[in-house]
Amino acid sequence: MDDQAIPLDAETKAVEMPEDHREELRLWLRLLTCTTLIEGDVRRRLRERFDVTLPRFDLMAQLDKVPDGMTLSDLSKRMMVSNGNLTGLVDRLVASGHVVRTVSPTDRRATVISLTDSGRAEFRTMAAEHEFWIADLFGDLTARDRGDLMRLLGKTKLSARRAIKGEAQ
Amino acid sequence: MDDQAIPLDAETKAVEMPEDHREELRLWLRLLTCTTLIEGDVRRRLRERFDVTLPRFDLMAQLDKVPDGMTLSDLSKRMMVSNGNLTGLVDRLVASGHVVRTVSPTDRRATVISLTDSGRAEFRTMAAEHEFWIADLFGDLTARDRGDLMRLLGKTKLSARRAIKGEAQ
DNA sequence: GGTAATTGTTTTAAGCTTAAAATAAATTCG
DNA sequence: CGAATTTATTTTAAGCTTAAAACAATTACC
Repeated sequence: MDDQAIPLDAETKAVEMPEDHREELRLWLRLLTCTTLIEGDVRRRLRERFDVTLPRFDLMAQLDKVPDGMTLSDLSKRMMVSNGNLTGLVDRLVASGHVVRTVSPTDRRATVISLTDSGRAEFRTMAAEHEFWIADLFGDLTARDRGDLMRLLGKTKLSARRAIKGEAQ
Repeated sequence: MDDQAIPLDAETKAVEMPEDHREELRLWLRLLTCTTLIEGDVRRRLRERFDVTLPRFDLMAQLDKVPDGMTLSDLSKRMMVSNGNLTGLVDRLVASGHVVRTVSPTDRRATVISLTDSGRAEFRTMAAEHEFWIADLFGDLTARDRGDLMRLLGKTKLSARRAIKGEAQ
């Protein structure tokens, strides 16, 4: 009778203390706070210093990685934003002379977006300064902190991707 | 002559390898990726499951923490968004019956925003499920990972705040 | 070769977001 | 007390963002 106390307790615990996930919630909120803080600062500096928005900077950053542009769909995947969103963003960057649209020679549906020479030059000027802002924002972390954080965020990224894929409805 | 090799090398290194901050940049991009992934998933689930947007959920989350509502300015500070943004957000939540506006009894400029009873009940239903989504998204991290990440993000938050304050123009 | 399904992009409608200007009430301080 | 400043909110104009629908070109495959 009483020797069943242990398994019963374990059972009771499982029922009365179904795991609570407040810790994960706090972790998520802190992650979001860090991103919001840094992003807000970068956004403000880009505007004040170069009169450019963060989405435009991000788009140019993707294009600067490749020599000859990429399609809207590629941009969309890499930037993790919708296609429709990019249409307008590219419109504005074409209007300001930073990028150009070219019909893909191999697929007449597809548009290749590329930086103009001046667009690339302007981006690189901004990017060089941007790098210092980021270095300053993370400036109080040691090299070890940065390594650890990088690794843990890598693990978080994989975990999130796994969870998202798993939802297949 | 040759015994000056060491200081000269150190000097040379400092000149030819002015610190590059690509590591911090990668760290920032990874942080942003994690946030974007998780936020996108939460946004989609809130819409599909409860037909609510993330900003509305966030606003209600702030209000649920207090018994009697808070002013628009308080909400603005806590949510790290502009006042003007909240005006419209509150308008829509008033229209849907989730919150109410009351003129502050002590300051006729200020509006106190509070959850209605049904708004609070509805929020708590959503929040309970939301907690599981977050737990799942972070599910592959060990308790130790979560603790480490929490600490490192805490340090990051302080570092960013220090950098932002320091910019006082 | 011709329909069907897929892929690439744009459009649409709605909502979110910001900075800056405007409005209005409270506070400061001469 | 009363003008000047500060604080709380709203309005405005512009841009960002998404999901869903529409459109157009390509690919699959019978």
